[in-house]
Amino acid sequence: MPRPGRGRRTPRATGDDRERGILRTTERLLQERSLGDISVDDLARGAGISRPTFYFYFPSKDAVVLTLIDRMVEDAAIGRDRALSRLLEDPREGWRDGLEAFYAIFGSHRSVTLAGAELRSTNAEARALWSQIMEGWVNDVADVIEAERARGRAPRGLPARELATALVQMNERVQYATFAAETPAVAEEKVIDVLLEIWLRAIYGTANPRPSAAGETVDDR
Amino acid sequence: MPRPGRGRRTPRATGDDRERGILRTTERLLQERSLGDISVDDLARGAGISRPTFYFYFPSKDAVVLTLIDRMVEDAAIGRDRALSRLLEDPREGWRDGLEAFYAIFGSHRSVTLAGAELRSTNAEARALWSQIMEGWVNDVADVIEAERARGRAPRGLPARELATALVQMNERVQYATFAAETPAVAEEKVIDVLLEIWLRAIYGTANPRPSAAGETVDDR
DNA sequence: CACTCTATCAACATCGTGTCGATACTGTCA
DNA sequence: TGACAGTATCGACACGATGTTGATAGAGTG
Repeated sequence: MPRPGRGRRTPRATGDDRERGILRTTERLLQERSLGDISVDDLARGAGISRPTFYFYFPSKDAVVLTLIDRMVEDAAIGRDRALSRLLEDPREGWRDGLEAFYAIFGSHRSVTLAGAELRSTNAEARALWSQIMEGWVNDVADVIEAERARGRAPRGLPARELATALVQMNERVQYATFAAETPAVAEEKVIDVLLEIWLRAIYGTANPRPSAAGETVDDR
Repeated sequence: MPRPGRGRRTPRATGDDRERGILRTTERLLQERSLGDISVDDLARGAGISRPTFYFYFPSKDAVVLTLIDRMVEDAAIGRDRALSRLLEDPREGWRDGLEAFYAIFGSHRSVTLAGAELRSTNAEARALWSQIMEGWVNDVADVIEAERARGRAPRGLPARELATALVQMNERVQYATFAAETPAVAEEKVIDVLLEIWLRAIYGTANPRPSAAGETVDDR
């Protein structure tokens, strides 16, 4: 008994192609216009089927986007472990790797990212999914901050979890603005540098945390 | 010839009451449910008129919310000057005042704030309005950062404007999460403390910038 | 009292969503 | 092979929301 997930009503069939066709069409159309300006009919026609047939594959337009987000998030979580190990030798470069991974996730399919943000304001399931993703990141970051404090590299200060929450949310918002080319927004080429600087100062109290346990005198500028 | 603004088609009339009634009803309903779950009919009935009559006063549901946001933003900009003057004697308390003013704007009519965020994803005019508001804040903050650097109290570092952009966007996002009671989110009572700490570290390199030009030895914790 | 605004609404046209029922098409296995 | 069970497909419908039109009632003014 297949759980009533986001995909087709009952699994298995040649219509896998159709399902993929709908997903492809959706991502393509999202590069041209916003989710609200795309109708189910657009998606159906784009995939070469009629509107009622669309509903055979997905229960709604929103469900298609949710599926797209699921896939995107699965593709992620790869750069993370690399970043974590690197952090031990060099905090600055380790965090940079982490932020770049974060950036890559959002940036690789930015039309989907933007549609997801749009969905969050109208769709409870989208909110729940996003919430879960953020929760995971915040936990990871908070753990690392506490480890750095235990190791004596980062000073005590704000509760790690709250600091992590604010920093992760900052990244979300700042990167969103950059992707959507809002004004004001930080330029695409600089966004990682700007965020990294703020993270390091917030976590270590300096933009240049010492790489290993002993350390050369590090200073600001 | 009245420009085709957000309000009634032609100004002046006893129907000012009606206009206010619609605005009141909108804000009230927004406290119960999201903008997307409110129809023009709901607003009309709430104000004791029929749906077509609603269109005599506002061109759309969105226009009502835009008007609400306009009013909210006008009410703001008051705490700002007080914060700016205080900054001279005591940076920490000055910035705290500023953040609290920011917080008060969003918080005083939080249902309108949340509706505004929802609107931004579907309505170009809402995006433009918000963009303008953010631009103003970012400029103010960037100016203060540069003044603090010129005064020698804050170290050089990231370009002031980019730093300001990231910090203001962080505040927007973190406070939004708190108001909407997302998970994860920073608790309501702590949100100012958390944000302030990050701002100070990002701008001054320390959570305790010295109050006047000379200074007692300040340290981290 | 005629004329002009303001204000009001019933009825309409339109568009998007989601559902229902009928109908092909595609295997299988008796 | 021919009946049976999915699978895939779509025309036609029922809704619900938006925004417009045209007719009309009232209020103020010369």
